[in-house]
Amino acid sequence: MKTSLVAVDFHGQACADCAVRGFSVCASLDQFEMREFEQLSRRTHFATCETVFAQEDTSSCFYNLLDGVMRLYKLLPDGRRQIVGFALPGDFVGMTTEERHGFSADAIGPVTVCQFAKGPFGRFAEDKPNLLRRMNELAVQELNQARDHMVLLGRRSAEEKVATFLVGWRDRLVELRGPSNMVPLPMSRQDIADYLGLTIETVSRTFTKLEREGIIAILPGGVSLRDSARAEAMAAA
Amino acid sequence: MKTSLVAVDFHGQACADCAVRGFSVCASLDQFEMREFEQLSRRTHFATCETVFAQEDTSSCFYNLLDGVMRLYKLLPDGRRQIVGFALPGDFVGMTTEERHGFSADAIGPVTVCQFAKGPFGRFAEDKPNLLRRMNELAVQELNQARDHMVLLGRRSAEEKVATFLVGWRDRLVELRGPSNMVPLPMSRQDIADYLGLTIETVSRTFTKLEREGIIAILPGGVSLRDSARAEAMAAA
DNA sequence: TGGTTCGTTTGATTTGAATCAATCGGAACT
DNA sequence: AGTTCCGATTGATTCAAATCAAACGAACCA
Repeated sequence: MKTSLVAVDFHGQACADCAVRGFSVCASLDQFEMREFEQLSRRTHFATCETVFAQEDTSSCFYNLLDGVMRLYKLLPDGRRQIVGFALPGDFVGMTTEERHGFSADAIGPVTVCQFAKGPFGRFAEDKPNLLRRMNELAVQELNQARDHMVLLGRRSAEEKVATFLVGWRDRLVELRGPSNMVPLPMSRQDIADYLGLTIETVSRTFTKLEREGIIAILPGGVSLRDSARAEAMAAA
Repeated sequence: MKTSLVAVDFHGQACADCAVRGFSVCASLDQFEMREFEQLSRRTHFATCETVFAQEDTSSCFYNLLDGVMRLYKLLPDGRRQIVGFALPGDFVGMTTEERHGFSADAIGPVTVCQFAKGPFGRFAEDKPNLLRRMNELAVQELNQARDHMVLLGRRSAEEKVATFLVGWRDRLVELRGPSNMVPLPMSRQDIADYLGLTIETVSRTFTKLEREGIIAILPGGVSLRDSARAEAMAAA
């Protein structure tokens, strides 16, 4: 195991058989550009709960998530936390023109990222319309998600929030791993609460309520969507 | 007045002396590109409360706001509304790769926009790294604002929400029109409520409370920030 | 001048979620 | 097996904001 990690950490070994090659930013690159791009990238691993970057860090790198799950969050000075998103493999995280990252990112469980120094990445992307358009597409997608999340935070009840989260999370996993109503939840209840603008107690109560109503079954490490039609109705309504 | 409006509506008349030329998307274009770009644009006016585009409309155009204020919002099927942002002159609205706009936009007061058909705009932008980079920059900026707004919606009290809104709105106006503690509020209390995830009554009460505390003065058509330090402290905390 | 309208403010009451406070239960130690 | 730990659940109570309900006041019009 150790030796294989060392191997993939070496520049220029990774892209050809990268799990994320087909649908991440790099999908927009042809094989020659890819070759050059490889030289800029560096695979890195993070352990459970390790911080990849923090809110006030100088934004020196961008990250392409290859494996694992990350939580992205903002903190208020008094410690209140809002999770602005969970990142899954293929997500391009930390893109900004600002001097500092505006949010923190840390690993939920072990994480592998493909890391790019901001400067070289910028110079590489500068005159590559394909890549720039792809980055635009990703930014706009994220913006749409962000707006959906605003509706959720501002206008939905606790029950709707939880149902929407479960359905949305399942859909993302389905896209990544194929259909299943088993919904693994690697994040803690506190994470879910901070994502939904609720407290941990309310999240827990709402899970229990949804289970009593036969909509989900609570399992170790996740839930199973028993009545996904009803969950989807709650998420839509 | 009528005649001058007709004049600026004509293709190719507008860009050179456009109020927004210096800081909008088009700031990234050189004078030759500008010439071509002009041909794609069309100035349009919207009356108070007119809808520029709606959530489920096919997204056939992008809009560069030249004058006036727009509210951008999403509706839930049952009519609950979340305003995801207010657009001011210079804002580039409706950019998406999706088939449909994910939100609605309408005019708060009379509005002038510079409109681009999606197809021609896309073809024009396709191979213009300068423009693509500028669009990226704007998208990332919006994304940062969106994330800030998530924190506000998910984790802040009514009082903090209102203070944050007033300070943020003032800052945007200052950038546009120069320093002043007079904060015109062209949007209704209902709009503010739907922006902050509150009810109209709570917004009204909170305004009154801030006035009692000497932080603002409520004036017809807006407020005056009497103690902007205190307001800023509430917004930051 | 008086009436209507509509957005806003103010007051009384309710309620959904937060807070405070145990308790539970599995994992990791002795 | 017993102990500690820590995240999750459950219960009791509080509270901030929503809801329900008037009243206000400026603009418009008859």
